[in-house]
Amino acid sequence: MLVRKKSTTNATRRRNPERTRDLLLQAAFREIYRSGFQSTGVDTILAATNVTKGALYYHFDSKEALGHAVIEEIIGPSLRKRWLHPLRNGADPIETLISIVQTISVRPEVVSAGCPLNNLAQEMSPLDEGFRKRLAKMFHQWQQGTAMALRKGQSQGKVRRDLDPEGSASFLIAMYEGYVVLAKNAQDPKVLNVGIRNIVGWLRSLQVSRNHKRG
Amino acid sequence: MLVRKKSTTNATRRRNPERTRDLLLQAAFREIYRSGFQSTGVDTILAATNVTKGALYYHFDSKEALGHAVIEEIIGPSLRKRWLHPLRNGADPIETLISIVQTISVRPEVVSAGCPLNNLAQEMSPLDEGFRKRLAKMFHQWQQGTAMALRKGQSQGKVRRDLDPEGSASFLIAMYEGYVVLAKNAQDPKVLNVGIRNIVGWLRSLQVSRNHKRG
Amino acid sequence: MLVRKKSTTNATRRRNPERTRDLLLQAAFREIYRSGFQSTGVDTILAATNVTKGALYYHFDSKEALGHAVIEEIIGPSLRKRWLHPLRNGADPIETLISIVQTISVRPEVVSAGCPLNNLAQEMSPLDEGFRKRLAKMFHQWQQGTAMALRKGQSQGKVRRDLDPEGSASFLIAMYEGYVVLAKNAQDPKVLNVGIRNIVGWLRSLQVSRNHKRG
Amino acid sequence: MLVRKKSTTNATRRRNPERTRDLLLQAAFREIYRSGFQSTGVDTILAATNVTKGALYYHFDSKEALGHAVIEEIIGPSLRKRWLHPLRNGADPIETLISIVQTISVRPEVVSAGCPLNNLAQEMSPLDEGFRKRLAKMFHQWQQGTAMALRKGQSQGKVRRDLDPEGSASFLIAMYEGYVVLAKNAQDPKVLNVGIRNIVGWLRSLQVSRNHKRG
DNA sequence: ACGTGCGGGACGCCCCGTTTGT
DNA sequence: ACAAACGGGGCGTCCCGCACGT
Repeated sequence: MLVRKKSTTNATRRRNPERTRDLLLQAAFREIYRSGFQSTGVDTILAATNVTKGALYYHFDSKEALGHAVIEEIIGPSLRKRWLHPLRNGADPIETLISIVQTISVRPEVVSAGCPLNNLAQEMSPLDEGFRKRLAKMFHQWQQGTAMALRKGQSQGKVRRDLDPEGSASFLIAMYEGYVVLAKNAQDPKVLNVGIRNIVGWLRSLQVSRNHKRG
Repeated sequence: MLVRKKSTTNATRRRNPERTRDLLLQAAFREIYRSGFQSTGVDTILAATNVTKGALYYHFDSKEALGHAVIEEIIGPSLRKRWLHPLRNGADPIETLISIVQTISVRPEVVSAGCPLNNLAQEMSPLDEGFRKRLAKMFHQWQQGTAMALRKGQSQGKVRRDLDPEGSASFLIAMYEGYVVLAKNAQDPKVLNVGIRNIVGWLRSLQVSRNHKRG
Repeated sequence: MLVRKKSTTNATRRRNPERTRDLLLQAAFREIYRSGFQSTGVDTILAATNVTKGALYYHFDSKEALGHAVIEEIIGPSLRKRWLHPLRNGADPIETLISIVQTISVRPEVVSAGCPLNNLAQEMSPLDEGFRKRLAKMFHQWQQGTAMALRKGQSQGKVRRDLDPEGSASFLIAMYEGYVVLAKNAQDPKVLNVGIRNIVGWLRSLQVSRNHKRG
Repeated sequence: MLVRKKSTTNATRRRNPERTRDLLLQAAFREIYRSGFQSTGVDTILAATNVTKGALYYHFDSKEALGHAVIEEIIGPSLRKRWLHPLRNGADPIETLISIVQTISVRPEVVSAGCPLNNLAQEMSPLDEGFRKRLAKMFHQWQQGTAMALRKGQSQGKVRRDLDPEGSASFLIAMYEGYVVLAKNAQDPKVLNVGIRNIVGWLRSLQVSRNHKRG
């Protein structure tokens, strides 16, 4: 009569809804990241998780809903972790951005896969309003988080006062995504490296420093 | 009375292989541009053209081959027409680029649809090497055409000598594609307008002029 | 009240995987027997069973796999039932064989349809190794079962000692299949009747008896 | 006005209807023999002949008609050449039959391909009455030709009088086809060799000779 | 509540034997 | 004699319910 949750007592496995759900999200993200949303079959995800179809459709209403959840529960947190948290906590926004950009992986597989956010946006935005809105929200947070940091940097005297924080944030994101696409299509890490260097150069030009020229 | 122009009695229709082929390419481009390659069914293309399946598969070996042909025969020429020819023939590369960028359509449908080259690259590059290679070739031509024009501009004293033509060309393309994606996902022409303005500003900074500052 | 046999409320229908699978096998066999494997469409089988495509492809990976299963699960058992079991259990192999051969149906439809094993072998052996191997196994079992019975008959003194059991088994099968093909093409039961009579005559000549002549 | 048949004067090639027709028949036979009628596409035949589709459909009303023509113009003559002519002209029918049977090819490819007549009969008889009738006619000629020779042999005192010529002819054909099928499915020339030996043995038993026993 | 097995069909791409205009 | 066009059908895939055990 007592004994609640006997499932989690000894055996990991056997009825663990959260784990199942998470497993699915992880696998879904991985496959979608690799091949795109449309060409990822639910069976592929299932095969990668040892979860059955019924279980998937218990946790998610549809493949589409799974995709939405991937955006919100995988891509969103990842964005926050890699960009927004550092920016919120960092002392100098420009240095933080530089450090973020410089730690972008240039491993061939990553270069070929591109940026999850960008990939999904390109593929699904025109096809599904649910995707588009969620992705737009992500981009918005990204841009706003960056802009806010820049603004803070301005008030701290670390960032040039003559720049438009929001415009610069957008510019940064555009540049970044642009280079990622180029590198993805070229399947060439060098392209991305050049891009990163350019971005970093541009970022330095935003700093208030002894001499801020640009070339 | 004389010179019946190539067997057409009075109107279009009736046995015109080139026309059929072109019809298919146009329609395929339109649908792919709208919905992506994968979500475009051959039947959709057929319905849009009043062409039969047999005719399609007479002209193209497969849906994939049709896609490849779209790249080579629609997207390629379009790129050449909008970018490469003006650049080759224009007097001042920077002015030409500015004029090209400024004539980019910001009509909502176009903004929402994005850039055909970019769309296909994002969707198909990881899935199909045939697509990837063809698209990479396009990007390469685009970049080389731009770089060459810049180089010519340098030798004519119209472009700053301290810039790297190829790097700048890549940068331009990355910036452009980046903004297009942002605008596409936001479904907001304003985003693209801002981007265009930024790009134009940057382009001006490349010119050899009285005072070339940047902000 | 007790022992509700496995969830069926009152009648057939409603979730019965084995039944579905068997239905498909039966129908597939029937259609293949009638028209050959290639000209049997899966939709025909589906229509004959009120089973949907999803169900079929749940139970079988492909049309080909269905064909293989038909050989193993329908033709195989049928061969064992009609030939191998009687031969294994019968007292006198020759008498058993005679009885088997004499109970071959000479109904016009059966004559026109031919021998399932032979039909498939002729049609599919050169086209699909999977078919060929499975069919070869059937022929082998048939021949070995017959040979073994003849050998047993020899040791019991019921079959002439001067015959080669395996050669005779092959001969019997060849003769049988040969006549079946002739009758099938002629669409004439008489042809088969003559064949049966010849086979029976030959079989009697194998017996150890008072006077064993042949005509 | 004079100069008929200018086509065959100097250039072999270029407009030669009979040659085209024959080319098609040969290729059709070859492909059908290899893969069966249904799985042979017209394009395969075309590719093997450098003939266009239009030409094929000029010479034959349909694929079916082509198949019929193959029976009548390739398989028929071949049968006559290999069996009927020798039997009609030979001095001793049994010896002739033995010689025919012993010159059957046991090359692996031939064994695997089987007997053209039998193949087509098995595949097409239940599907197409036009095929069936033509093939039945072939079998009939074969059987009648053999029977007639046996009868002649009887009147010449070279063949046992107590046998039924027509029944024996059928038996020979059945045996032959039976072994061919067995060998085809087994893909084993040995099977056919054994069969040939058995057939020859049986044929010898039909001769009027010193001692005519059978085993 | 959580998970499973079986089944449901609509669609997807493509091939195939044919005909038609030239 | 041929290139071009015709469509119907072929097989297989895909995302998803539904009835049931635990």
